[in-house]
Amino acid sequence: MRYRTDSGPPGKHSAPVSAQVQATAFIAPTARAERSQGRWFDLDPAPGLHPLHQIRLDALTCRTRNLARGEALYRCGDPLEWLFEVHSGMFKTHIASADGRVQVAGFQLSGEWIGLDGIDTGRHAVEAVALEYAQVYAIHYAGLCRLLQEVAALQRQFHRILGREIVRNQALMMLLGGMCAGPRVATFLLDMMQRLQARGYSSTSLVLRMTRDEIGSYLGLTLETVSRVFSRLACDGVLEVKSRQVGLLDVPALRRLARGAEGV
Amino acid sequence: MRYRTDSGPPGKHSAPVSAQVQATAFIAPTARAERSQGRWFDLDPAPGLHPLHQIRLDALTCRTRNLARGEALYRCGDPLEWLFEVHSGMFKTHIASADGRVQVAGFQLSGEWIGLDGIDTGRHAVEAVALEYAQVYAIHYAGLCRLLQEVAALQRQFHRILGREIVRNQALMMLLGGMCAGPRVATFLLDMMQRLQARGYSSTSLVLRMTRDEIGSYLGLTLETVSRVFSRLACDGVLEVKSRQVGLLDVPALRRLARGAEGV
DNA sequence: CGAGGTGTTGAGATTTGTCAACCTACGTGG
DNA sequence: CCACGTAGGTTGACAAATCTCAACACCTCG
Repeated sequence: MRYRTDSGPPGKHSAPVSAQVQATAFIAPTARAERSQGRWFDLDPAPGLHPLHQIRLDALTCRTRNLARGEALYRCGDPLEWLFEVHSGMFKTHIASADGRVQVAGFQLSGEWIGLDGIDTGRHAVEAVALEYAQVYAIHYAGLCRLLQEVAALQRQFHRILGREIVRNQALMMLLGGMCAGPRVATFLLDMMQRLQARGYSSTSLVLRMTRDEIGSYLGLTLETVSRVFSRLACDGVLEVKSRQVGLLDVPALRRLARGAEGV
Repeated sequence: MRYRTDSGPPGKHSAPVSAQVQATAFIAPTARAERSQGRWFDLDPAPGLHPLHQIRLDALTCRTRNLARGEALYRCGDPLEWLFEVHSGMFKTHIASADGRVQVAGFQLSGEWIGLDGIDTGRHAVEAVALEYAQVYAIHYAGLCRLLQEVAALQRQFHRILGREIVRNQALMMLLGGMCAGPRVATFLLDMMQRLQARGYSSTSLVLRMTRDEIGSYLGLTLETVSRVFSRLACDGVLEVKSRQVGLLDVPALRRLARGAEGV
């Protein structure tokens, strides 16, 4: 496992553990010292990658894009040409339904991939927007496919990225289909905490980059309900909420709430 | 596009159309006359597959499994060794949460793949159960990976299968997060109808292989609510419900209900 | 013919959504 | 430097939807 030396707090990328809440993308971004923005697949758990292929992957990363807050990486219907790996910043993906309603489909942190929604039809099914200043690596999809063709280990890794997305969405479906407001918010917070923690941030406090409305949309709740759950948990001494700054005072209680599905 | 000559009603596999509701797996099962259970990837939309590779894929399909109603194809935690393609019958996949609650994650029809949930961790995240007598092709995952390595067109196809699963789940999240009971059930029925229709069944009537409880679990509703929506739609002349036999009397109205998200 | 699984329907309880008011923080421009 | 406007957040009261609990009908299968 390699260590990040770029932006953000120092910390190592660790493989996710929880079955319910997945965290870091298996393939994590790394910065090769400071000399370049060279990248490669982190293949510790599936060794055998020849340095040559690292170079090849670097070559695929033709572009590094910087996005301002609110800027879209791509929109629904755009043809799939690039896959993106978040280098810094946080993203949201959202879908617009037929009747104009918009719903958040997910939030992406550094190391996670964006654009997989376009693989099926060749056109993106969702829109990806930066929630703050962000940087991504753009990986040419066709080129990636050619490279996967050559390197079995890479192919397997890419399958796992796709497979993870599938399992992740299933876990979210479970959340949306079977739990009430309290557990949903609790699960969301624990998920965020774990993903941020895996990136070297504090394990007891986090800064939400999205609005209550976006959280609610993601969780299938209204912004008012999200706000109320936050307030309730703050009253109970489980959270410390200051707008988007959230402190987790009682993680075990949060876990109980998330798992038990009881209570609000 | 090839035609089915095996069990079930005759009809051709057509590519799905709706953005909201995906149907047939892009790679469809086909029976090579009656002489053998040989199979191959149906690559009409992405031609270039050499007959040799068809043979290779046949060789991968080492086993054909028959399952009785209620029998499990695999369980949570089982190591991923095979991917399955449904040949006949219907399956459900479900997850058990920490507190013992069980939730249906999806229903699979002929031509669709089962087992993709195990690609990420190497162990299955859900359990797959036959809802009726069913037959599946078992495809050895490691062998498939080797084959994908050789044939670029196959690799692309496999990516699309995975990508479709991702988009599919996102559409379901949208359903669960933003719509009330009526639209959920309507969308479910339209989805089922389209998928069955693509397999050559009637476009106006369908036989549900699952209980109200399972439908409710899938849609994030209770079985009573599902039953009530069925009854209401029957009263309104939109459906004709006889237990699991459902006739779609007014598809446009069903579509309005599913899209508009208004009403019950 | 009885038992158990499944489906329907009703009444009441509970949760969440809706609407509205108000507050806070932040950025802009005078 | 301050006023102001806007976006975001909180809280309350009420309405609407779903869930829960319960009773009963239906059907299949032994």
